[in-house]
Amino acid sequence: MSKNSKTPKAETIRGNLLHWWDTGRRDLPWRRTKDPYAVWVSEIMLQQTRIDTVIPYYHRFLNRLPTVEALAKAKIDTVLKLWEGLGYYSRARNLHKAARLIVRQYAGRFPRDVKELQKLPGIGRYTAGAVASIAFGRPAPLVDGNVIRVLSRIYCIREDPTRSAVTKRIWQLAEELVCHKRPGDLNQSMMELGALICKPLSPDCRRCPVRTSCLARKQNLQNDLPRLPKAKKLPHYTIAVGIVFKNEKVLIDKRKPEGLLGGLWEFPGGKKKKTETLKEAVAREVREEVGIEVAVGRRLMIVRHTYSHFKIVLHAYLCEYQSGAAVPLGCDAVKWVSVRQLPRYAFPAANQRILNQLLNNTPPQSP
DNA sequence: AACACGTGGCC
DNA sequence: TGGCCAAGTGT
Repeated sequence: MSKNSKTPKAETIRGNLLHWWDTGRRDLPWRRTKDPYAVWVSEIMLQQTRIDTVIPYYHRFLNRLPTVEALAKAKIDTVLKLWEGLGYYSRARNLHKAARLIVRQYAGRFPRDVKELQKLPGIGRYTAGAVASIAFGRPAPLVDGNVIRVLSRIYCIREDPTRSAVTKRIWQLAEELVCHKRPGDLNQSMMELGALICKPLSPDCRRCPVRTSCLARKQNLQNDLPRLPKAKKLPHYTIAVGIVFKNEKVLIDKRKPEGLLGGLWEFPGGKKKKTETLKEAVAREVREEVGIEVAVGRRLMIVRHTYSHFKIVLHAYLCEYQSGAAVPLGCDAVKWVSVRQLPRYAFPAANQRILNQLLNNTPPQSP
C-alpha cells in the first residue's frame, strides 16, 4: 500500500479539529449555552436551514418560550406563528408534541441518552447525537450534510453517500472520531469545518486544519466529493386563489393539522384543472373548500413559488362574497377577519406575499 | 429505498 | 433563471 492512501489517523484529525475549533469557531447564539432546551430548539431550527435564517427565529422563540414547560403550555397556533416562514412546519408540530411528552413523561427533564432522545418526535439520529454530545457531553457521534462532505473527503469515499451501506460507514467513521473528552466540540468542529472551509464548491484547502490528513486532496478529488445523486426535476402546478371580501372582512381558512403546511392559515384556493379558466377555478375551489358562492373580480397578483417538491404559479383574484355560510369543508377552520388582523395568523410564504400586498406593504418583488 | 416535507440565497 | 444548496425526520 502506498503512502498516499494510508488511512488518516483519528487522533491527528481530532487534535487538529479541536485546536482549530478553539481558535476559529464563530460566536453563534446557541453556542453560548448548554441548556438542553435551547440546544434542542436550535438543532431543530437548523435542520435543512441556514444559520443566518435561523438566528432571528431562535432569539424570538427562546424569548417567548424560554423553557420546555413554557413550550408545553403554549398553543400550537402560537408555536406555528413563531415558526412562520421557517418552513418544514412538522418540525414545529413535533417540537411542541415532544415538549409535552418531556413535561408529562419525563417530569420536565430531558432524556440524556441517545436512544431515549430518539424516541421523541422530530428527534432522529442526528439531533439525538447533537443534543447528547453538545448539551450533555455524551460521546455520541453525529452525521449531517457537513459531516458527510468532510468525511467523504478526508477518507476519499467515492460511492454515493446516500446509499445505506455508505451512510453506515460514515456513521462508523464519525463514531471512531468522537472523543470521550470533548464530544460536543469535536462534532461541532466537523460541521463548522464543512460550513467555513470544506465547502461544497471550491473548498479552501489552504486554510484547512486537516489538509495533511485528507485523502481526497492527495488525489485532487476534493471538488468531486461527495458524489451525490442529481436532484429530480420538480413538477409544476397552476394555483387559483380567492381573496374573498364580505363587507370589510376577508376569508381565510386553516389547513388540516398534518401534511403540507399543516395547521397554517391561507386564502382558499387550489389547483386549476386543464378544462377550466382561472376564474372558474377560483369559484370552484372556494366553493369546495369553504362552501360559499363568490363573484370573481380582477386579479390582484401572480405569485411564483417553489416548495420542497413542486413549483407553483399562484393567481390571486379579488372576489366578492355572494351567498352561503362559510364552513370548513376541505380544511380545519374558516374565519372572516379584517385585513389589519391578518398578521395575527401564521401564513406560509406564498400567502405572505398576498398578505403584504393587501396590507399595502412593499412586497419583495412584484411580477 | 424512495419520497414527502419549506424557504431564501447564491451563481 | 433554474438548479443546488442548508446542522434531517417520518413514513
